[in-house]
Amino acid sequence: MARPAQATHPHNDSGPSLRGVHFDKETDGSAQTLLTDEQRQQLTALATLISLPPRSIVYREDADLAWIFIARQGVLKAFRELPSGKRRVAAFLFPGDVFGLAENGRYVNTVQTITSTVLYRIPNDALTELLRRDADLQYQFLAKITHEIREGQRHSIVLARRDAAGRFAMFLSMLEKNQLTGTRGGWIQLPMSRTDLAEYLGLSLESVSRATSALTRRGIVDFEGGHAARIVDRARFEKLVNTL
Amino acid sequence: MARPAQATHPHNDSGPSLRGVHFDKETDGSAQTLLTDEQRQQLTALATLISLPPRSIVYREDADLAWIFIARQGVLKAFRELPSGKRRVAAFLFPGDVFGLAENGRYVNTVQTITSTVLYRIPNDALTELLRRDADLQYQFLAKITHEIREGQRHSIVLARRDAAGRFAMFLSMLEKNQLTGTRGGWIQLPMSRTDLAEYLGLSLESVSRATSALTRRGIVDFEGGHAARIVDRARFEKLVNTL
DNA sequence: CGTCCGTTTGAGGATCATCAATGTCCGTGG
DNA sequence: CCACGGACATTGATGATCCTCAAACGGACG
Repeated sequence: MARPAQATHPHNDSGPSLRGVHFDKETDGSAQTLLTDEQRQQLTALATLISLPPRSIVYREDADLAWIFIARQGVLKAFRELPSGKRRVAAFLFPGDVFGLAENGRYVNTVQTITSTVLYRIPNDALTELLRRDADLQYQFLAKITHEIREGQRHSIVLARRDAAGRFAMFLSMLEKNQLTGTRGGWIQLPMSRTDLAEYLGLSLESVSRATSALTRRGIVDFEGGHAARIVDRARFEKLVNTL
Repeated sequence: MARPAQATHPHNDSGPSLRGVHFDKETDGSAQTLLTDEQRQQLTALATLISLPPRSIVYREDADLAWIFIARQGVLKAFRELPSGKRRVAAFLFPGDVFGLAENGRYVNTVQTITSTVLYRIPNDALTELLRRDADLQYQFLAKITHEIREGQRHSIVLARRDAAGRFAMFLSMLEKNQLTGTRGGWIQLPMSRTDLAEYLGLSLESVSRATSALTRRGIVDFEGGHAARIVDRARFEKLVNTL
């Protein structure tokens, strides 16, 4: 449903939520260069580099929108606190992701670091002004936003599954495809805790644990230290992912 | 989406998916005017008006991206076909919504009309070019896209619930807030079938039916003809929605 | 070596999916 | 005008899956 309930100002309902813009050449190893040097320069001129230890809150739900952030190093999570006190993780954020989604001038999610993190902090109004002047730059953000929508839709498909092992396998599959955490020798890094995983997958902590056990027992996936996974039986893994 | 099929360009991974831009003054009764007359004129100059009967396919998943659409009248659904043959409805589309989300130059969802529909069809490449020239116009699209992300996140929260009645109640709540279908005397219109609802809520058709029965039996919601709902006990309704 | 936090494992209860049958609405044709 | 047929919706019974509560386990760190 895309009907905003905005009252007076046309676009006061949200600052753009931005994610995935690679504006720093060092951000990843790929050769893609989405922005011109001038655009990159304009962005970095606005940005402040911030370093944060694990478990730091970047901003809280309902806080006034002030900055847009771009992850440079580390992994973060964006989540919402539900009335019952439970949490739902909307997304994990990786280097290159842009975040700071707001509604009516307030952030909609709380964002917290999982690992040590380095990120760019850009004042929202300055960024908005820049985007209004530079349509090409804005188009990069627009493209990244659409990517985020696709990720959200995949998340929805995961959540609609009933079996815990299948959800977990789909999550692993997404991580692997994005290669966001880096796959060292076939090992997929899982920086987040079982609790984070449970809150992202819409499962209880115990169910996630049982799912890993089941995947291991069935010889489909290997886990190491709880923070790394390797797909052992590719055929059955793919079958599980696609068996919905 | 809006990624023209330009091969050489850096951001070929996706064109933006656009939805929710109100570029037609007649689209709804609200006084909001997001675009200037000139922008409106530029858009309408590119658009073709299309009328479709119920159950028409607007475009299919994996088809080559060619047009972006904006709903003017009627209700549609965007869904994906899963390997098992099951369907997952990603979103319902209402007047003012923009759709045509693509990835790698192919639509990611199938879009089908539910009611009789009138929509604008805009060639993707022409729209992209226009957006690249007009940063203000593009910003409206960007804002609408962020709105779509928030909707997707709400959808995820709904899907993470375990109880069918709660999911259904949250859906009703969203419909009511958006007032998309028009609430005539407190009645919320439900143009979609129970099957559509089930595929959106991640439930079986039977569970949706049982959920409506339960809500009626408990005196919380009234249903009429299966395509209209009215909240009888507001307090308990809100409690149900917020009890997660 | 003991504590703390996160994880794993177990048993019982709750909820939904599935399979199957019945019921309802509505358009069609006799 | 009424009877039939098909699509859609409801209701019932059974089995599968997960959540909750509870307890045991493990590694990190002082």
